[in-house]
Amino acid sequence: MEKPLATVKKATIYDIARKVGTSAATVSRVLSKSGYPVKEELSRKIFETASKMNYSTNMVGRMLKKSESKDIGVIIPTISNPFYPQVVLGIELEARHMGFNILLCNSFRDASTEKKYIESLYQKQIRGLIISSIDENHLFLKEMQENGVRIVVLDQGEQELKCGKVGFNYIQSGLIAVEYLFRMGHRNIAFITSPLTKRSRRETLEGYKLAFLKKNLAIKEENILAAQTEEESYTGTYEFENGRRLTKKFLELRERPTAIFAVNDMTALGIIHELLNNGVRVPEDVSVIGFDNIEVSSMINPPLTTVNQPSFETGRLACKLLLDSMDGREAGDISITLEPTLVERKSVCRKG
Amino acid sequence: MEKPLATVKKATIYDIARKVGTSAATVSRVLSKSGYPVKEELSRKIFETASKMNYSTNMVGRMLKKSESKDIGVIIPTISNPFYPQVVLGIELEARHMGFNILLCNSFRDASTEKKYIESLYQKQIRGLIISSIDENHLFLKEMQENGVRIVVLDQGEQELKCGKVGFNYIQSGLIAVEYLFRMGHRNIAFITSPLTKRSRRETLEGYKLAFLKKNLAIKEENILAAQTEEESYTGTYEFENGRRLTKKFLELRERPTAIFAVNDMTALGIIHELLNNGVRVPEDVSVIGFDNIEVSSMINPPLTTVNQPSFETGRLACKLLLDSMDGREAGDISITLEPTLVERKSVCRKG
DNA sequence: TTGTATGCGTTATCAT
DNA sequence: ATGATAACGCATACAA
Repeated sequence: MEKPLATVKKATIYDIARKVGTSAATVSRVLSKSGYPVKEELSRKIFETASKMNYSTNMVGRMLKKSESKDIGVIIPTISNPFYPQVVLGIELEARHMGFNILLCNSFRDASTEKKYIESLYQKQIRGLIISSIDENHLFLKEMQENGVRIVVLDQGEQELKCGKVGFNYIQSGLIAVEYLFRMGHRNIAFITSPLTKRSRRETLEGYKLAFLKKNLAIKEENILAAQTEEESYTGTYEFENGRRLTKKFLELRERPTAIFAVNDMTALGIIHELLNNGVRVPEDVSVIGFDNIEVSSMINPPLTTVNQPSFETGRLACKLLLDSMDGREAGDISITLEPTLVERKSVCRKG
Repeated sequence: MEKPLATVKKATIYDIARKVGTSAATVSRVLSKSGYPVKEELSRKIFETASKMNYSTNMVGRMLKKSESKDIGVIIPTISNPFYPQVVLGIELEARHMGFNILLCNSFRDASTEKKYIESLYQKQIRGLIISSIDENHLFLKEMQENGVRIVVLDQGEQELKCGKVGFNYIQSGLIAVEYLFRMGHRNIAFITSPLTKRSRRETLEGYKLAFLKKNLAIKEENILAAQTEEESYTGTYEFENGRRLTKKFLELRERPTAIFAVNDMTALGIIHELLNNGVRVPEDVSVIGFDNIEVSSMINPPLTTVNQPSFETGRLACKLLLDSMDGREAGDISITLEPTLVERKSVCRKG
């Protein structure tokens, strides 16, 4: 009961060879399905004995010998933000389809953790890396690249590394969100956001402003409510709370806007929550539009009108790009930008 | 532009040894921080050259030699169900703390996918496995175990494998949920659930029934609304939709219950959604209590009263159990059952 | 068609 | 304190 496992030694191809009365080379050729010609009868016997001996390939041995792995690393900020699991699923689907496995890591938007994971993955001889990074780790990534590791960056904007890139058109997202509100008759529109420390947020704001510019409408600076405190924002809870907090400010605005554009869905949830708490009806009194289109957005009341950011597709494309660049079927430095689409639900209504 | 990477050969300890004018053995001793005595001066020079040559340990080589890895496999149904990322985070926290990395896999509740992943992880020489399985894979898992792989199963109930176990007290969960509704004055209480194909769901129902029994109240079978169709339930969307669907049935009940106990939070969201859609107020007309306490439950209106299932803690404990059993600091077959707690929010009110 | 021998990068044993 | 060498498990070039 104390030492329940006697750690039986695992069978190797040598053990099988001995048992069958052949050489390890032949066993390897059969078991690795190399296609190398081996007598039907012998082959059968090898398979049989392998199974009888509970043989299981030692991938470490194989990897060392072939010095090529079937692993690709994936580094995301956090699995807790409901956006990323979808991305990961897209990656995994594509990867598994091509016989690759993924090694998933959460960087928690922490530069040192991120670096540690990059290094660790590199040491594990990954063949490719898909990363949604915060740190501009050119140096190290570049070195990996020179050693044959393909890299695709997610959502990275100003990245000088020459590698695959999959990103979003945030400006366009801001634009179509606000233009939709315009079409619904709104003119006085607030923008509520987490700190403008990320390019994505800044660009979304740009899109917001661009919409006003295109319509020759003045932008009221007091309508732009951005958090100042740079708190950790990986749990969704922060975004939600931030939405609530800024909504309190929103409610104090002298000329209360008739609509709010939230920097992401989680923030929008917080906004709606606080609005409702204060007896402000959504969308009758104030319309709210979000950004991301996470799953729960369709589950709340009212179902959230939002801008879709195709998370699953992002993962799929990123992985496809990576794998294609491995066979040389594609250059390794292609940029893909995904375009947003509007998802009309019930949280926005015509003004008045 | 076509072939951007000339795949520079990576430096090995031999390369460094040559450069420094020493042996590979010494380089290994220094770089692996073995603690083996090496002249300060030489050691310094080795570190220096290693860094200059961009040396990076080849873990595959090391693993093969030492035949022990620092990896533990984790298999969950799906990363898309918001419950699991929290579990994984708990595991990762604990693992990283001990210098272990996790290899995450989504089985999608598919027995064959699950098996493939188990096998693949085994081949990668993982040191331990944490698995929330559907299939009773005793056979294979047992074999792994005999070869030294420690195993902890999550939420598995009737599992005859002798290994670590972390589970929940579902009966108790059902019990405290219903008893809370009793305390709030409710007597006519519905139970809405996904198909009763999982032990967890059946036991939750048991708890529901037990509560009535203890109070000598009759159970009305028509108040137990269970889905029949066994659909895939890994996206959360299914649970939500199922909640909506069964709520339609609920609304047709002759003597409409004053409260609903949902088998999980996602289902509760669907229930509330549908109730509200039909002009039924929550909690004024019908109270709703959920189970899981996923993050979004606090974000909806009304914030969901629910039974907390400590997801993060589950992961942490499972991993701790696993690691402890590796050093022999613990037996490998300990069972831990986590107890539920009530989370009072706003979706339940006093009857009448 | 099969077998022998070598090496992948590392660590550990044994000399020195 | 350091070095030569074998071994981990596998795949492959070469020989037979």
